[in-house]
Amino acid sequence: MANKSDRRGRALSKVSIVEAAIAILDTEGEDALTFRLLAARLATGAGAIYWHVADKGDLLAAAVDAVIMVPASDAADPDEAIRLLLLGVFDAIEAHPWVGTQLAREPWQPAMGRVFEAIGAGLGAMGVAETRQFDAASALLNALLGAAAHQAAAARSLPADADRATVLARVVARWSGGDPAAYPFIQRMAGPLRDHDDRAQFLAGIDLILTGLKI
Amino acid sequence: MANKSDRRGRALSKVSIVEAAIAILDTEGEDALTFRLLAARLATGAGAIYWHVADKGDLLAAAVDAVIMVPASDAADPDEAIRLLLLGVFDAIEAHPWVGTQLAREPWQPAMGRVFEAIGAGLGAMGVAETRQFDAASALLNALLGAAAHQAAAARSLPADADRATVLARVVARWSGGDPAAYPFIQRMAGPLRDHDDRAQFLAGIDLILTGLKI
DNA sequence: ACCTGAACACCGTTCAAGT
DNA sequence: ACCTGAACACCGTTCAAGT
Repeated sequence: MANKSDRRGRALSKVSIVEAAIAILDTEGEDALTFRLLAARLATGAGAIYWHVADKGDLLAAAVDAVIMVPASDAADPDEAIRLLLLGVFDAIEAHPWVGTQLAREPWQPAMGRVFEAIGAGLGAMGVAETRQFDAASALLNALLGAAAHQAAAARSLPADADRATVLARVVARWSGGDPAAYPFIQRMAGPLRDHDDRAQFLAGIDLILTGLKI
Repeated sequence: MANKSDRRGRALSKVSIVEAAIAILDTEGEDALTFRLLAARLATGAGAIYWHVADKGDLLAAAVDAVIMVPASDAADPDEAIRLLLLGVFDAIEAHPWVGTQLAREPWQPAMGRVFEAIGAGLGAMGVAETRQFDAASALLNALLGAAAHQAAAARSLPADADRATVLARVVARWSGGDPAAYPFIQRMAGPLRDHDDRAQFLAGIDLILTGLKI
């Protein structure tokens, strides 16, 4: 049953394995990715995958690397270049929430190196002083990492009951820990929390940092 | 062998279970925490733990909650109150790196609610406009989440070879992905990366946001 | 009410054996 | 060189049986 013709001539390779893994991650979720299911989808044995991939960490890193790309920016405004760069990664995470989990777990992935490098180029173009560039770049990276973790967590808790409003209501409830009166700020923010746009909010955070850099 | 006297009269309770879990997490690391080891340490059966704790997620959440505390601030300067608050959490994560992993994975923990509330109070005291408070609070929370993920990852990759310098050299190598010439910014930052203080850098990131808020 | 510990249903990973 | 699939060494969780 599991022979090469089932694979329709596509030879097993790291690329094809990573493609299949991404398909599972996107459609079935993070927990669904097992070597057994992956092997079944590829019509091969579980052990065969280990010929092309070192272990699950390697597989996940390759999947992230395939999904995060950092296009060369042609924005005239260097601020805008950084914004576009970070929004691009943000959008990739929105499309593939499991990337957020992975980046938060393993920030030293090659993909993050590309982002860090591009941020650095943008900061140079902005004219940020050399001595501040490292702090600035890591502040921007932290903002991205935080948003990534946030998005991945949201995606994990959404499938349970698809309704966004009730999920957010539960966030307020969990955060308030059964004593709403003790959390006036959170109560006050329940409205904005319900209505806000994650992407716009992420951008607002980036803008705060970019503004701070101008002082 | 596993009877109550081995437990020295300490009745099994959620508190004692969480204490034992924290001890394991702190000394043996995140991967070492299993229900089997925990049961052995508590001189009981694995199943007994489930009488007091819903599942592993519940256990981890309780452990985080026990370790993250948000003291009421008495700083005169509201900026300073926010700084101290965030640094307090940062220090807790430094002392217990597994908290970073957990917060990044589950940002809707009660502990994060307390942090968010305290940030909100500080922003109010700073006189930040109502309409910006939500964006500002989540930017600060993202910065904390990003630093938490960063620290947890650092702690995970350090034990392998205790030397900090070689670990950081490897970060530069991994980020540069075998082609240093393509990553001039990262090469230029190799020095600062080696010499930097995580805590100071985190604070610099927070200050960028706080500065941005004043414009 | 609380505890015991074997059993269940999984994992990632390895490895002798095949082609 | 590459693949197969059973086997190994684990997990979290459940549950009949005890006290």
